[in-house]
Amino acid sequence: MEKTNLSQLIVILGPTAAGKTDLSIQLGQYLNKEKERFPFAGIEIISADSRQVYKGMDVGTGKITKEEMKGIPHHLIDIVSPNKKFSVAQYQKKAFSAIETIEKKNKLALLVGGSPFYIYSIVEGWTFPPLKPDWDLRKNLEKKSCSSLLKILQGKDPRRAREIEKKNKRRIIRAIELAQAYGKVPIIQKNKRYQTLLLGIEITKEVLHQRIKKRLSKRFSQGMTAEVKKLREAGLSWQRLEDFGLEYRWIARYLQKKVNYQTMIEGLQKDIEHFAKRQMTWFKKDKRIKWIEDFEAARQETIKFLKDKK
RNA sequence: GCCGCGGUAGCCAAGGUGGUCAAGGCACAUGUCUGAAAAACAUGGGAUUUCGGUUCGACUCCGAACCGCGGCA
Repeated sequence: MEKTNLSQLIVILGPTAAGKTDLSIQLGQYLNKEKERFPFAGIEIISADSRQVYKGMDVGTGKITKEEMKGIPHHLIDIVSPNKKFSVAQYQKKAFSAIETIEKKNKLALLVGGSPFYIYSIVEGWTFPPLKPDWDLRKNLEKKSCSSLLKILQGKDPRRAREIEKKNKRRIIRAIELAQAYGKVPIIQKNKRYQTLLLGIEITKEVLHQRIKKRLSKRFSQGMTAEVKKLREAGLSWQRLEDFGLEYRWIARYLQKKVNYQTMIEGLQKDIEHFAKRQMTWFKKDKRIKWIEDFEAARQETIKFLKDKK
């Protein structure tokens, strides 16, 4: 067993459309009801979703509604305007402090979401170098070719230049940004803060694709297109919507008449499927994850985890 | 029925004038990830409709069959 002086954190993860929200509420309600059996006063949920942090992005992100929360407090939803840039480091900071607040209430935090980068920033406790993105610098560097950018990086940090993806301009630019400030790209430190139980929702690809399809048509009927129009009217650029990806990307293309309805639907379905695959690429290699098929399995793993602590 | 055009991987598609391993895109599979992550990237497997002929050698030329498209009847 790992050291248990760390406080406990339960994480519910899995690909998009796997049913994380539903499960988290079920588990949360159960733990709330049975809290006498456990050393905490109740449950609060922290969202680990890189898009649900934005206000006004509701239908397209499948954001949980007030009623669906069933009285369980949720954190890190609707915390920033979609006009504003946001990043993992900001997320991490807010999440840490939210968890701290929850602990002070003697409650247990449930981290729920499908953004692996965000999840692992919490679980692993990465310490990001305290250098904010320099968007002017990035914009300038953007004009250069990958190979010339790589040369710049080489001059500062040959090791990083060797290891970085040679055609991934975005990554190379960030590396230069860091190398300019620190001489080299700082090696990231890990500082684990929690003893975690990672619960992954097990689901076959076929079922998942069906669920994505169903959910997609539901979202359209819930006014997802209108939501994107509204964001646009609120001043978001097409580029910004494009960068949000998936629903926001494809609906923006559709509204600009760059693609027809049919193309949008098909492209969107495919992109979501690909997204789910990329999520799973992170999760598959994490052997700590307990893969569970239903609530009952989740419940048992949870009990075992909480009991081990005692 | 006749004439024309076309038939290259699951789909779209390049391949003047015949000669080592037949572009590329999508899909599929696998992966990368350290302040944009629903983002941004990487790697991989798979094809010349069929049958004859010409030729040292045919995806490429000729003929036929089959299939598709257009036109004429």
